[in-house]
Amino acid sequence: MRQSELFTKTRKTAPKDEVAKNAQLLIRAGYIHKEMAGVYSFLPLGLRVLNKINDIVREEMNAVGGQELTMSVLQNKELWEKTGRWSDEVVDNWFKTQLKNGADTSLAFTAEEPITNIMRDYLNSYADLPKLAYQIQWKYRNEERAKSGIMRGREFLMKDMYSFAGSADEHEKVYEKVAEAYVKIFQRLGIGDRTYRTFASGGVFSKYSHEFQCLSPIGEDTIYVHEGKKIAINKEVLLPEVLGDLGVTQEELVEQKAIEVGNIFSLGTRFSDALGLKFKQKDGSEAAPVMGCYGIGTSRLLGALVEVFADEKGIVWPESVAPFSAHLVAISSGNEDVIKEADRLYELLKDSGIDVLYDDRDVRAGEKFADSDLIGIPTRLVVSEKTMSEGGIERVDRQSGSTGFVQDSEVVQQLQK
RNA sequence: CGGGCCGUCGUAUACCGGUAGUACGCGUGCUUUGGGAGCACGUAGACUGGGUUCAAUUCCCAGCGGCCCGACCA
Repeated sequence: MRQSELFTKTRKTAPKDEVAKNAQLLIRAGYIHKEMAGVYSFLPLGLRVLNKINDIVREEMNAVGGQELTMSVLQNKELWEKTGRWSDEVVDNWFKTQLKNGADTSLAFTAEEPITNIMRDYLNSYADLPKLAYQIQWKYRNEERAKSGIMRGREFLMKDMYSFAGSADEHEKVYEKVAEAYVKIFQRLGIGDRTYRTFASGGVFSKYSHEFQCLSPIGEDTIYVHEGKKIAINKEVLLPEVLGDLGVTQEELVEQKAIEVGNIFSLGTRFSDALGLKFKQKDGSEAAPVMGCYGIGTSRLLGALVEVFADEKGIVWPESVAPFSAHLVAISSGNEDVIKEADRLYELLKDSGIDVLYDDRDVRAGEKFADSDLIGIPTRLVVSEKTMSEGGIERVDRQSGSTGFVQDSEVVQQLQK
């Protein structure tokens, strides 16, 4: 797309009401707009990134048999009363409201109740299990205090998947399969090497749950990392018994701050029991499916990627989620030949199926470069009198800053990969 | 939910109990053109409501909004 047509612009100064780096940079670069504390709109650039993150998550969930659906945001109170979670004493961050007829309703912060209820219509037999269903849907939590920019908002996008298995063993297999899918997701997002499967408290039905924690100084969680085993332990369960279970010693662990980018949890039959979800086993007896839930906050992940990769010049996106693959920058100073050449290259890249942002604006070179750094597209292609006289295109890598001269064909080939 | 700080052009900031200034942005013109240009002219502002005062953007109170620390955080 031509940058002159993009309705957003960059700003030089950070908004005074944001302290978090992710929000400052995302607002300065025109990715998001703050509506209220903890509530943000995703602008064209931001939506592109969010969609790419969602696509990666979607692909990996589909690969392990997840089936996508979308559940309503408005909630049926009856379902939540059956599990005891309608109560404000139990769940203190509900957004509750009423229908015109006076009936209570609310905005979903998670979806165990509705998905379990839906499955009552379809899961009848052991032969129907296991099943995995997920959605990528806006969630609402009336946080006492929003903070950390888009990383802890009152409205956020989350992929939430739920599994239904016929036995504890079957559940374990599903659970591990999803855990592996999570590892792949974080690898594809470029944070695999700094994201640890972290043991956390499990609740009634299993000893542990697992969080996926991405190391970052701004993280809200404290974890203890075991480099050798590539695992970590959440501070809240750093106990002798846990160390014993995992076969590690306190001395081997390193304390780190981390951002929780995903979590997986065994639910046992808490929800299937409460909502009456049952299936017939082989011997004709009835049993409740063993459930699991698997969350990834995709809008939080977007913020986490900014936090982890940004440098002093601005955002640095991993290739897998960048809003565009290439940022074509024309330094023309009104020179018609340069404009013609940049236009030609723009068409070539587009025709080759490459997502390109073309800075065709009539502004000075310094402003273009500064904006390009701020926006953070991985590859910058510069066309100017200088590059034309040297017979090529200047290619700049946003992350390393390395530059080189390349020909059209090479660029197309490299970016198509 | 406890504690603290703060609301000034679109953005970022300054000053002040008596005429609200600067930078960026935006508009016009000229010059400039590989790292957020220069000059000139122009555009645009005190969150809301009370109170004190001859006079309030400034002081006081309340509301609304924002940020930070802590608590909380399927």
